[in-house]
Amino acid sequence: MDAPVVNLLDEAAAVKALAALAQPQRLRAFRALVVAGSDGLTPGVMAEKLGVASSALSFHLKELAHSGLVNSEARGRNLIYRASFGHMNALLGYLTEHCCQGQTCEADAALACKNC
Amino acid sequence: MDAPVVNLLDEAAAVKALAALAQPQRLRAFRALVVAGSDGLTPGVMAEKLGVASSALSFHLKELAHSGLVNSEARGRNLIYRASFGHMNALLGYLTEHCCQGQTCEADAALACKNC
DNA sequence: TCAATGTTTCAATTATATTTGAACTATGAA
DNA sequence: TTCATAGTTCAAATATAATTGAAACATTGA
Repeated sequence: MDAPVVNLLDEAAAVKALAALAQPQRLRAFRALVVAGSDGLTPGVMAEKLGVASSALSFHLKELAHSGLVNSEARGRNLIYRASFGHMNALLGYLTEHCCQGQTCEADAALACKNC
Repeated sequence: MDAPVVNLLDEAAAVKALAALAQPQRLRAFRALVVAGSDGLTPGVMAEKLGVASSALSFHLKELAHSGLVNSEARGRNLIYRASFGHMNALLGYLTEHCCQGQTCEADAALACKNC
């Protein structure tokens, strides 16, 4: 394995990530990137897929990137956006931390996407 | 097992749940309830723990309840709030659904809290 | 170099959330 | 029945977020 799958989050980072996802267009964009996996997607493809104005999409992708949930790479005149699976898993972990006083949940730290 | 651990969410429900969590006081309140597990907590205890005005806490708890992430039960003159683990797990599942085109992630549907 | 393409930025408008303090309701104890 | 307590509701003030369309920027291919 190259990089740690989970990076710990603080409260502000968690709120930022949750706020980034708490918006229909961003949630759709993020889920599309989750499905796309390491291939990622370009804004143009996403704008068409999701039926959003490119300026609005750009705004939303910036928001997602700023929250750490996605990152982008330049490739010729395209950008490729990808979901940041480590960050996503850290968020899921943050929500379930110390679940049930540690008494009933051995599954506590299990994460949703181990292999990305 | 009594009840299904995961109930499927639609986009609107996911956005509502994420928005409910995307606020520092609500996120703290929810995490406190996650830790408390099936014992739950009363608004009075939470208000003290979290240092929030009771009217503000009431507003935030209503928001969380309305999103489905917590529920409450009357007990004498107290209310007991509890995290709704099934709903939480459904949300985690919604975020990771069809991860990486199903190719690299066998862990796809794994959830963070199986026993609550 | 020029024009076309893909993407981002900006400023204005509109829409939503959050906080506060005071008033209200209902329960349980004296 | 009266009182104190636990919690909620309401309305006003403040703060923050989303959408739009036009303009700007950078990269590629002719």
